[in-house]
Amino acid sequence: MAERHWLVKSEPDTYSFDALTRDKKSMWEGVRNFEARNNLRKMRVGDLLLFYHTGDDKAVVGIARVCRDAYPDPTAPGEDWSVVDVEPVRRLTSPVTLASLKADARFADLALIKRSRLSVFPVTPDQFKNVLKLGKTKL
DNA sequence: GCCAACGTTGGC
DNA sequence: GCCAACGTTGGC
Repeated sequence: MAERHWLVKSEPDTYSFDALTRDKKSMWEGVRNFEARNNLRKMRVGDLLLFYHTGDDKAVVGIARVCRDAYPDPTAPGEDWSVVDVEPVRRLTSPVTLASLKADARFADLALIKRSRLSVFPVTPDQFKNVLKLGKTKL
């Protein structure tokens, strides 16, 4: 069963969607949670990511794409962590806030809401599509 | 800045 | 293998 859509979180002061847009490509480093890591390992090149900003924004702000399958995290030598490489696809025309997702029953089972501390998790194709719609954005 | 939620660690 | 203590995340 191939997961095709994911949500990843980032603190914009640490690494924002703007930074990814500027860099054209980035290693998704620093995941130090087993479940999040295991999700990274299930990603495949071409999978699409909702890019969520924690902190002040608390909103999905852009779409990114996996451009390299998981490999060992070079920032944690000797430890069993993974990274993938990601590239920007596009910014959402209008950011989709956590508040608006919480207010929408279609997202009731989204890990963003139910498991607020998990930083990498799958979203269903419908949820992905609906976030794009709320963000007034087409791929 | 606080603190609830919860993942992880370590003592037993 | 349980569970208390601890540390971290992230919303408020």
